[in-house]
Amino acid sequence: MRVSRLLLATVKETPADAEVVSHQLMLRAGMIRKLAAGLYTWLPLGLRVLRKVEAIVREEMDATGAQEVLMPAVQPAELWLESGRWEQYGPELLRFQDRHQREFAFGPTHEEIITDLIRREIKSYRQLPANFYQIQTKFRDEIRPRFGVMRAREFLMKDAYSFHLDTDSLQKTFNEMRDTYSRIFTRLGLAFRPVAADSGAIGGSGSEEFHVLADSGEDAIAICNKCDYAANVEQAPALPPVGKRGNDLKVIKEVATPGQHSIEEVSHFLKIAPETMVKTLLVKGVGGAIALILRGDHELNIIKAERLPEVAKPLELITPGEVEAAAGCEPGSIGPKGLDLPVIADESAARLVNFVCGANENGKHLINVNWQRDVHEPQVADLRNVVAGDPCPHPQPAGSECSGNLEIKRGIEVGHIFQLGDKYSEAMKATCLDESGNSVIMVMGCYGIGISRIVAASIEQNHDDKGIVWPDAIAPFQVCIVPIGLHKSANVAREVEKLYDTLKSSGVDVLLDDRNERPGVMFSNMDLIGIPHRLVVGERGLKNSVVEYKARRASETEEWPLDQVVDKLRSVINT
RNA sequence: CGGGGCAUAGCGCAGUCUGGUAGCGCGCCUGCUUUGGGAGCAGGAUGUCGGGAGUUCGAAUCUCUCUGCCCCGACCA
Repeated sequence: MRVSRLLLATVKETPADAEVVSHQLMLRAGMIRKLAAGLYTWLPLGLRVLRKVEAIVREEMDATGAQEVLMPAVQPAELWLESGRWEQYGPELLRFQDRHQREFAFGPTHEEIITDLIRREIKSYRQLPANFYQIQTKFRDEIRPRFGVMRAREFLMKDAYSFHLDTDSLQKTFNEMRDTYSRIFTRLGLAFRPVAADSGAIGGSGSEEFHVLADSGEDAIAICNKCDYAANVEQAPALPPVGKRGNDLKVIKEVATPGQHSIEEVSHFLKIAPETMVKTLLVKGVGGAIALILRGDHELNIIKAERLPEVAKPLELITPGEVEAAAGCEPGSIGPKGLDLPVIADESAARLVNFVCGANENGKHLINVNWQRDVHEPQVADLRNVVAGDPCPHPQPAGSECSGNLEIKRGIEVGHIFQLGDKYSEAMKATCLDESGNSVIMVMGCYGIGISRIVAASIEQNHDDKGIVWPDAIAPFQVCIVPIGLHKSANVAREVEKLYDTLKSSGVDVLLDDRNERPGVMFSNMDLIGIPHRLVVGERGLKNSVVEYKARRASETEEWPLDQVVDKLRSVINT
């Protein structure tokens, strides 16, 4: 490709409304343009990258024996009513009517469609297991699209769905997909981590996310500093601090805390660390309000709380009026002492001695409160999100204890694999006959990769102050030729054209900057769009029959004999 | 959904408070010079001032309204 024939829409200034570096660079490099909130046009340069990511994913999926299909983006409501998700899915599902007032949705995912297909087409266990995938545009009407294509409403996704006679077979395919995903992300040149996860709205049991580690990531991940444990922060079990509860009990005191409500306010007002305070949250229980108690510096984990049989689902705080009736004070002054409600405490809160809590009287808190002496020993449960420094929950094979601590890092979710079980096949009656001729409900797995998000995630990991630094595997062009004096020197023009043709016919993805621009413009443009290998051809080098080579990542240039360029490039390009 | 902000040339912005003939930078076009890290000089083109309604002799500017976009928040205990 010649730059003169390419829409090279680079921008000098950093766009004002792009917050993360990948979004800024994708706009500056002319890869994407915004059409509306969460909707982006892919320009030629960006699309080349997207297609390369897609090709790698397709190759690896094909290699595992998965079959590619293409399902409609527009889906009839009937199937979603059948699975129960028409009501469940909420406003993220974009719904509309056709001219006959029939309800449709733009697919955010395709479980219903594939299940409908397979229940019609697969009749026998002999056809199982089977894995189908597609690479297709999805739409999710996100509350707040942001960060460019990282969290767009319309995006490109690879989604795969596997069907099995039993869970053993599902487990086998699930493991294969985990390996396939690791191969894909490795080939894409990403630093990634498989992470134990919650299955969320898609449903099912076992689920693992693949995260690209980056400070701009929207998800918090707990990672052990010793073993390979990694889990979504919401999913990781929170272990109490090691050691026994102290027994040096001090005299309980009441202190005035006028107008101080939040932990932060009270902590600041009393000059007491939040770690020695407890917060008491009154939530709706199955038989009236119940109190959940957390250490002041910890956060309630809604998913964990909803797992408790005593808690009403979905988790809801009771209103300030109900708090007044139950505790006799405003929400900011509740405490467990004298509270006539069932109390469930997080393990860390249950281990505190001489703690601070609300006095159940407006503007008053209690100091040196102790379990057992002042308050009944509470029921104990894991209620909180893990924080940095928590002990690793070491889900290791028995006998191999992990003594590590958790770190909290940010990640971008680029892949997610689920064991769906029979959630959809049961609801939609997807059955087949087993060896004995019995009709059995098929077991399903599903496996997603955010193709367009990967492009942004890769930039988050591969950039410098000059622009993008593409890994060879997904660069829009592998090599660029920057001529010096192309429009002045017949000699340069001749050699450049020869080199360009040779590289093209050798199958190298090459971009020739044939514009009549100053060298500085060409250098900075090529750096910005991240071409990993650069050849500079000018009179100076041609005198000695050499061209200059520079890797985008390198700080130094090399001189290559003109007649060895193709071979040397082959040895340097890594795909 | 709650709060805050923005909308003026292709892009980034000033002008709005205090109403009086539409500005700057970048980009774009032409010419000359320049040519190893986003050039210099000279000349030039480009605006329903987001839409609608109103006040006024006169509205980018004041009032009402609609639309679009951006940011923050959504565990106060």
